[in-house]
Amino acid sequence: MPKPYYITTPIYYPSGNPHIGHCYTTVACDSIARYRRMQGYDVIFLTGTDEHGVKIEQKAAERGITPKQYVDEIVAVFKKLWRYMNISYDRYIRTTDDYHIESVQKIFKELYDKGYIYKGEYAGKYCTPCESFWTESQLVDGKCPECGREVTDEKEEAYFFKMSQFADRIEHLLTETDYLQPRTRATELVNNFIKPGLEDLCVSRTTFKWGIPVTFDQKHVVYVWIDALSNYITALGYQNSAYHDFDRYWPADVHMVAKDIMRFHAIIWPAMLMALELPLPKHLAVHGWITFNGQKMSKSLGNVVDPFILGERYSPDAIRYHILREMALGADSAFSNEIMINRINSDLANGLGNLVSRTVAMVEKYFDSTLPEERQEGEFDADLIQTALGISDAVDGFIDKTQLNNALAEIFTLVSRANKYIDETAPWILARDEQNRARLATVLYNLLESIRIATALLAPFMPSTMPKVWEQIGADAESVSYANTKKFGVLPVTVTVKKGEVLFPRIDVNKEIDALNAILQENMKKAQEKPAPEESAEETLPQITIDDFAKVELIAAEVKACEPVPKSDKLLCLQLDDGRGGRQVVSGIAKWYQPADLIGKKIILVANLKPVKLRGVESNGMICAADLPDGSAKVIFPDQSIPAGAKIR
RNA sequence: CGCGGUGUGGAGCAGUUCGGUAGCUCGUCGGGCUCAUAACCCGAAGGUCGUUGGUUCAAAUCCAGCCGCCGCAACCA
Repeated sequence: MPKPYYITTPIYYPSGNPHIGHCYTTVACDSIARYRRMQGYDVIFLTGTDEHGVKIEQKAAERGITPKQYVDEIVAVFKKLWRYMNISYDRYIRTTDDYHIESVQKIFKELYDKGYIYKGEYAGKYCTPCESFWTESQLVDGKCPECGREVTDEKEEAYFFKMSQFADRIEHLLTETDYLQPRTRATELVNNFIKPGLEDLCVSRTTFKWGIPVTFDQKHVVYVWIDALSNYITALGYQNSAYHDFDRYWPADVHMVAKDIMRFHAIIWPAMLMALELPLPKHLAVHGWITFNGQKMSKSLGNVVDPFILGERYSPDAIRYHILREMALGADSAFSNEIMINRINSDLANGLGNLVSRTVAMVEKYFDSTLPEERQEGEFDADLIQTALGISDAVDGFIDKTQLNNALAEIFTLVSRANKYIDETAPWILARDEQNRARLATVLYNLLESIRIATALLAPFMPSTMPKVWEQIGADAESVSYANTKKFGVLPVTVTVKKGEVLFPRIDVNKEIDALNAILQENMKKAQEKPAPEESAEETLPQITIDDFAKVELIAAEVKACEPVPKSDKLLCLQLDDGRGGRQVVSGIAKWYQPADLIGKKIILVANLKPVKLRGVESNGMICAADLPDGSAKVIFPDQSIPAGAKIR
């Protein structure tokens, strides 16, 4: 009976089309899943989409379609990309699937019945503008920790999940076990979240409808945590009858996630499982982001790399190879067109592709495509064979540690060794003398064997190209099995080769970079011109009347003094002349403005905002600034001749 | 003094646990070869290992301080 193996990607939020970041996680999981299958494991590889929530609800409303119609469209794009990238998922879960909904409702009820979920109606600390409930200990000076405004006592209610009692076990999980890969982030999590005290978690909402209803309290909808995280078990049939794989495949071997959702998988998900009294997953593999030319990729910047475009230009396998080879677990990975093209050229075209090409060409040229039976061993053979036989175990080790980049590097040491072997043995010289026939056949056979082993191990990473190699070197399916990667001399003695197409065409660096830059410019221009209709529409607010507007008091004011707020890196404290005695305002623009940039300048002030305290400093109003797509802000400076105190409307 | 990470030849990284000749990939330069996708192989140049001080026969590695960068948390009225 093969051993079970269960690996998952996160379920992605389909509020927009997939990009290369989604691609990395999924390709990495796919490669591991394929590798495990090759090793003989009985694998379930799960991916999917997290389709509920207010953002989806809004986007659908803007388009005048139902949320379900909206997500159906995007999910189709995800699936199309996965097909294109050769993703071999066994199951695709959508949180809108009936069986998932059923399970989530049961899980919610179970946690409630067990007393882990309770209705948060006690002191009723609810902040209406933030749509958030807070526990007593979360409040700052008795006010909303998020916005500093008064919290109200009743009105809204929500369900909470008691996480605090699992704090010790979670800390142990993070610091004493190898659950978290890499472990370097454990301290950070413990210091930031566990030591200060694990807060109870709000797990229901009444402010939107697009979600899974709480069965015993219909005005509530299950909030993202229980809805989304539980997919990993509902997809196996936990609390539903759509599947019956839970007992066999749980706990999962690997959950792979990007660092931005590490916290949920490192703390909340284990806590939920503990409450449900279920075993914990074996590993949480956390990878970084793919940055583009030094910036984080962002749709509004228009610098998102479209996997379809790249795949079309260089083949999906080349893209797979590049992102897998470049990304080290835990660290961010810089992506640039130049790095990608150089990588593809040096490793795939010059290294592997050329090795296959020259080897096959020689067999064809010197032996009319079929090797003779005679053999003669010689110098250098032992070293090559030893290298070839050592690769498989080394790769296994790296796969176990989820270090795919190192696994690939390992395999390519064999490619290099084989290229060197050609120079050492100089087959073209052997070919000049009929007496060296046996020796020449041995050399070429050893090369074909090295290629066989390397490509068999590479197949999980580049599943569509490696079979093309096998066709060229005359390898059948059995000869490239996992077991045979640990043996030398598997191909038939009189193997026949067949020259094929160029596996990885060499890329003209300058030409391609120009072409890609042109595409990029185009995208960025588009992103700026019509600030992504979808993106910006999302921010659009309903129309208001002039009376509504009249409630806002805008006046001109002059900055008299300005200094950073201590212990904050975003806040500036401004002393303003508002034409009525002056006031103090705190503004979150320190990242983009020095105090000297503002002193003496006129600004526009929202004068009748309720005072709040920010990092302990009182703020009486807000200065107007524009939010830019890249996340920065620009203060609005009116005509400097406007006197302080002048009303603006 | 909120927490964590990081700083090594032009670029990207390993080495730091358990001190002892500074290593890999790409790039550059020189040479070789011609089977091959102008690919391959060999060699060379290039580093005060962020900085200051300490421990030691000996420090990239251990200790202390300082500086820079990144991230988390807080925070953007």
